[in-house]
Amino acid sequence: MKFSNMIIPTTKETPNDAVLVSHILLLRAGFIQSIGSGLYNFLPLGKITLDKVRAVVKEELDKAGCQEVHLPIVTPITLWEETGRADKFGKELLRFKDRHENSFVLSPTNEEAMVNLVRQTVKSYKQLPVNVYQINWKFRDEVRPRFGLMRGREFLMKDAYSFHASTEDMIREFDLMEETYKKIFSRLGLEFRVVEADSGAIGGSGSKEFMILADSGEDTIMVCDSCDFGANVEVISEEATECPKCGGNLSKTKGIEVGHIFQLGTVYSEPMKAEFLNENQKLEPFVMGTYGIGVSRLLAAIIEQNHDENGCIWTKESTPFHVDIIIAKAKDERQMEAATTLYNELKSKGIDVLMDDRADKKTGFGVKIKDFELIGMPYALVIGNDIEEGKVELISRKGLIKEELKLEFVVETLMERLA
RNA sequence: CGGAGUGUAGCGCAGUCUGGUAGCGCACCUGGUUUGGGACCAGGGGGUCGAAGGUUCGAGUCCUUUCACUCCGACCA
Repeated sequence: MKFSNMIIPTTKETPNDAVLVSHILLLRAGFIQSIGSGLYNFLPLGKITLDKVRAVVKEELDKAGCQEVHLPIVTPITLWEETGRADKFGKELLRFKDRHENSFVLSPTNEEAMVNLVRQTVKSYKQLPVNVYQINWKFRDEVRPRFGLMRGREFLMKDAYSFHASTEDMIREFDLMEETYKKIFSRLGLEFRVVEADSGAIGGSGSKEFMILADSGEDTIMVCDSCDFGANVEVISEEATECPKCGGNLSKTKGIEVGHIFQLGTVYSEPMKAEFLNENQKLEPFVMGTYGIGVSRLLAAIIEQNHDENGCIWTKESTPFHVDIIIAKAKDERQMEAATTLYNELKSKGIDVLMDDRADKKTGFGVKIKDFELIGMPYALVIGNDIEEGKVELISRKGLIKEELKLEFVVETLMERLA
């Protein structure tokens, strides 16, 4: 895409009410816009990035055999009454009435709705197991929304629900989801820990959280120095110093919760009478698991872990564009022509390119470089005076390393780096 | 929900104490000069000063009420 056609409102100044670095940078680089407490517009860059992250989540889930569906955000409160959560959930659950005075909620999570979907369609053990998910907007009327996308009221979440004929099979799926989540967060280029967690209001017998390691994290976790054990302080004493798994040293650190998986058992299927017929022709409640990933929160988490004093540093699979072609002097026809040729060539190879073709007199070279650094795409190609000698400059965003490249090697060099 | 703070142009702010026809920087528009690290000069557009009520000859400024937003805490699948 061309920079000149996009709405990318970058700013030099730090917005007055943002504290967290990811919040500040996402606002300053023109990814998001605040529209109310805990509510954000996703501008073109933010929307592209969100879709990229979403695509990684979807790909890995589909590979693991999950099926995507889509549920309405508005659900009748009668569903929530079936499990008693209409009362349990409290004020976080936003309730309202339609014109016929019927009560509805804006879904903060969808256990009831998904159990309802499956109980109407799956009747036999022969149809099991199934794992059904959606990537959809959720609403929680948080007491205190804060930190930008980290704790908004409306947020994009992937929620998956698995249904099984036995606990053993549910645990098998739980382990598969743990592996799938590890693949997702690794692909997104994140440093994370899987920790033992409290099941909280979702209920069930066991759960694990996926924590992005970052000082700004809202959760405190204990991690082992010598094995992969980790636990949220909610489930292990903060004073504990010895790893219960290997006896190694435990140390305290901060994490951002981006995923949580639960072994639910029958806590929802029983009250909702979601049952299947087993081999002995007897009705049994489904044994369930549930698995969440905070997709919009991931954007904030990626930036918390990947930024410098100049701006964002997106990882390869999350960046809105792989390359920013900076035309130093956009009024120079030779530069514009060379840039356009490169742009088309790179695009034809499947590389996502932004071309900074802004030619107005206020947008000089400096502005373009600063915007590149602020937005944080992995690479910039500078097309400048050296184009006369067939040379361009390649800048890597991480470390801001500059290299001179001959024009004819640009495409293959980028193909290699982005592979 | 407790504590603290802020609402003045798209963004960041001054002006409020001490009432007298609303200002600065960035952004935006026009013209010119610049052109490899957020340019310069000149001109210009944009505001029911969060809202309602009150005091006053006169309110951004004083009084009352209210709404919104932010920060700390409690809460959080």
